[in-house]
Amino acid sequence: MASKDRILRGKEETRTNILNAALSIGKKEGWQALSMRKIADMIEYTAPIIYEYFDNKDAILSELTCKGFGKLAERMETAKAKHRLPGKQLESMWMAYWNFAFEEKEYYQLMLGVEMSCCVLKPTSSSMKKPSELISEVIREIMKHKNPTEDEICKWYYTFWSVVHGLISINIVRQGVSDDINQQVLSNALTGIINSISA
Amino acid sequence: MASKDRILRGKEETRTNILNAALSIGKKEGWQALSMRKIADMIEYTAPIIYEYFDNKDAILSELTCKGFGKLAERMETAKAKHRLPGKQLESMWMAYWNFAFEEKEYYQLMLGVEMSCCVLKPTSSSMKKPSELISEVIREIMKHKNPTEDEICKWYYTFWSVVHGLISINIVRQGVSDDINQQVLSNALTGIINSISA
DNA sequence: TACCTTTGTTTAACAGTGTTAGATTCTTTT
DNA sequence: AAAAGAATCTAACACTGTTAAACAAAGGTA
Repeated sequence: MASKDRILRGKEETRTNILNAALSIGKKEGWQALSMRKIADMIEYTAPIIYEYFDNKDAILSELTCKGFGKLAERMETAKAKHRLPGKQLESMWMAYWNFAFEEKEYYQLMLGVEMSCCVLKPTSSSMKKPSELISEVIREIMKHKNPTEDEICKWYYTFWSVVHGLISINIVRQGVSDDINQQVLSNALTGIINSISA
Repeated sequence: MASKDRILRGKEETRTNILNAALSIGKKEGWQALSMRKIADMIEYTAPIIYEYFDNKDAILSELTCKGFGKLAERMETAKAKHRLPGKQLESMWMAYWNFAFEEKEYYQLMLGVEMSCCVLKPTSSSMKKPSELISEVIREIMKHKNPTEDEICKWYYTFWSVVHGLISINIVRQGVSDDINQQVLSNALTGIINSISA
């Protein structure tokens, strides 16, 4: 019967309406401000009907997370298709990853568990600067024979920090990376960067 | 008057009691489960007195964040003091950073905004694996002349991912890194890793 | 048409959250 | 002992996720 189809289509539509509403609230007010009642308001229903379509709030976020990974994969695929040399392909794919993270920041935060609510308040707190100063000092020392600019030191500091923090947060969010690989990636990266600096 | 001192000391003590209670709840149940009433229960008071010591919940978390950076800086300083060569110092300091992140995971999550609530549910979702497979494929291609093991490919994949995700999440949490430095760190790291793979 | 069942939707509630105002109890000072 | 001050609690507000029960509308059946 066609009416059954129409109803089915209608149900599927409000399902995606829920997802779209959740995403738009996340984009506009941040994920911490997302609530079932806000979603319901936006799709002009009351909160409990959402539970006809999703088990709970986390299920909505999980589905958006999956959609996010899909979008990311798409971007990386088209980025790869633009080049033939594998080296260029890799560069292009990671650039696509980078661009995705900022153009679809809310998706990315969901996918990789990146908050930004609380500690953003004190960006220049002294205790917060201490570790960066400690490291920068040693980088300056190790590079003193080639008179580096402050930007260069900063660049190397962020290179270190990125790889270490990245590996850590990947491990925290997606636990199950083998310790062996962790240790190899970490020490390889560290000695690689240190060599690049000293050379 | 000594009684005034005793009272002052008492106030300072419940202040740190609040911080300790918050930390212990965060450690035991995760930060998403932290509530003012739970803190109050733990220090055997009712919730509103906490507001005599802290403006709001975020202020407690901010203070713990600062304490975390202090502890991290301490560890990095003692790690540095164990070596004389700057290269060894850097390695040791970043290892201290690494160890801190896991031994004081809750502090680290607060400091760098690393969640882990929702997307941890589906670690092996197919849409989640797509990007990693896409990249690994190209790494395999680029390394095919030296018959790499699957572990080696995995290692390089995580090296890429760590640096890119690390830089991204640092930018999201601590906005204000100059675009120039971002671009330099990113492309430097990418070409550096690609060269290491191809060599 | 009348009834019954199924489906969609809402209301009301529970237990919890951060936070504030007002009342209350205790301690110190006069 | 009375008044003033500080410390603490009760009660409330406006939210949160979630569930059970009530209600209304539609469908099928007799």
